Formats: sequence, structure tokens, C-alpha cells
Amino acid sequence: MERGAIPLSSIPGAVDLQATLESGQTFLWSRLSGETYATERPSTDEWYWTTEGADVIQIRRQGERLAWRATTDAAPILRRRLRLTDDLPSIVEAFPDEPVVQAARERFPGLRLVSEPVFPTLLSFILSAQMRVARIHDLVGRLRREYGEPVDIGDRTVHTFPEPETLAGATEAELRELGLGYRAPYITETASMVAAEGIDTARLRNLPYEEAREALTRFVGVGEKVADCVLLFALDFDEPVPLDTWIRTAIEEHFPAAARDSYAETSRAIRERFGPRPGYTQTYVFHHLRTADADDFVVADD
DNA sequence: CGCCAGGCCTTAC
DNA sequence: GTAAGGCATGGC
Repeated sequence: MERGAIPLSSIPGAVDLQATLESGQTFLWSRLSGETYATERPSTDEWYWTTEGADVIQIRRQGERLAWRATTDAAPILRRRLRLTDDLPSIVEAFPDEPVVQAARERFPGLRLVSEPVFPTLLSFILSAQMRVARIHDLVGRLRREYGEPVDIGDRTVHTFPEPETLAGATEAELRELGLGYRAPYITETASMVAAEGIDTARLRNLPYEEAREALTRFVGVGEKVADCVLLFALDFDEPVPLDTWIRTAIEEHFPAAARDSYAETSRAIRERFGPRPGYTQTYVFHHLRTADADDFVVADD
């Protein structure tokens, strides 16, 4: 087990691990205590763990640094996945001067976008259709335990995210037994597609945003909304504003002029009102509205 | 019981 | 291209 630390002084802006990892952008991180998405804010020494390929990575806030321990050198992985080089102060400074956006900004200093592995993100958001955030995370955990590889990390065992080939070998009936419901065939079909031909991430990253979104909908269970999530949370696009029920409601209430009939038109209209990096704005607004009645997410003094 | 959740698919026009 | 209906599951 390797260990290391990243000084907060080396990161532009704050880092709020809970807001970043438990805001529904990624379902690939868990509190080591197992209390992920508990209403209580995690204790300050709480470890979060995830996997990347066969490696296990853990991180926690420790004073004025981010401490990590992992089966590999986690520093470059963490810098990428938590976007620790993003100049957060200048990003939020450019948010539009709208009350709901500014309220979200003030409530979650340190909320950062993520840049997660593509295949696990693709499958997570296929699962996300018509499901709540905590339950999506739970189902990802079931996929890990059923189809991933166990890794002993000392006092407990965690599981890697399953490879495409492994999930391609699962049956729809097996996945339905795990509780995936009608999303079960989407997972087997898309896993089979990825096992057979991969995901051309280099090509996707170089496509214009709307073309990349269209290209991703080739996968079964991936419509415009899920495609937007993959582009925003795994492929580093700045433009996507995934139009889920929360954001649609926010548009109706706070940006009614941006409401349109089609997804594509509403997407264009809200992007023009969310500032230079609409995806970042969206992540703040989503987390703010979804936790509007949970004061536990407000930063407490240590 | 009904309603909702980070929607997508097929079918019909 | 758009509209309608169906679809699993669990929490409240």
C-alpha cells in the first residue's frame, strides 16, 4: 500500500470531498464506513475509496492536505479525477448573477466537477434512469460485488468495477435479480458493445459537443440526458447541462425563458444562460436543489 | 394507496 | 421530427 498527500495549498480553490463525491456526479466512490449518502456529514477523518482498473484508491481530508493510500501512485489519478488543477475560484466567479446559482455557489465552496473513468460512468448513468441518487450508488455496489474482483485492503474487502467482458457475459435475468429492473438489458447490451468494439474516447473528445452527444446515444440505454452526463463527468466537456427532472424544474422556475419543447433546444437555451462553463454551473444548481432541505450538507466548522 | 426518481425504448403519425 | 405508452424498483 503506497501513501502520500497533496497539499491543499497546491490546489486552486477549496476541495469539499463530500459535496464532490456525493452529489450524484459519480457513483464510484464510497465512504469506507459504508455510510455513503447518509444524511449526516461524514466525520472529518472519513476515508473515501474507489477503484480504477485493478487499483484501489482511498482519500481523506487531513488538516491542510488530502491524504491518500492506494495500490499505486494515486496522486496523478486524484488530480485528474477530482480535477484538482481546475481554477475553481475563477470558474465560480464567472457564474451568472442569478439568485439560485449564487445561492448554490455560496453553499458549496469546494464542490468540483469530476473526471471519472468512462465505462463505469457510462454504466452508472444507464442505471440512473428514473432512480434516486443513493439507489444508483447501491446498484453500482451490487454490480461490483457480483461481477468485480475482490481486493483486500486490510480490515475489509472491496471490489473493482467489472470489466466490459465480464458484464457482457451476464444474463438479463441475473441483472434483474440484482434489482436493475428494465435497465438490465441495457447493461448487457451496452457491455457487449463495449467488449466487442470498445469506446473510442479519443474520437469522442475531439468531436464537437453535440456530435459527441449524438454519438454516445448509439449505446443501448443511452439517450440525450445520459449522454450529457457521460460527456460532463467522464469526458471533460464543459457544455453539457443534463436535463433531468431537477434541472427541468429549475429552468421552469428560475429560467423560464430557456424552456423549449425539445431537449436539444432547451439545452442550447440554458447553456447560454449558465455562463462560460455551463456544466460547472449545472453541478452546483443540481446539488443545491436536490439537498435543499438537508442542512447537513452545509459546511460546518471543524 | 399514489407519486416520484439525474429516462429510454418502441411504435405510430 | 414529435407524441404517447410501457417499463422495475423502492422510498415516502
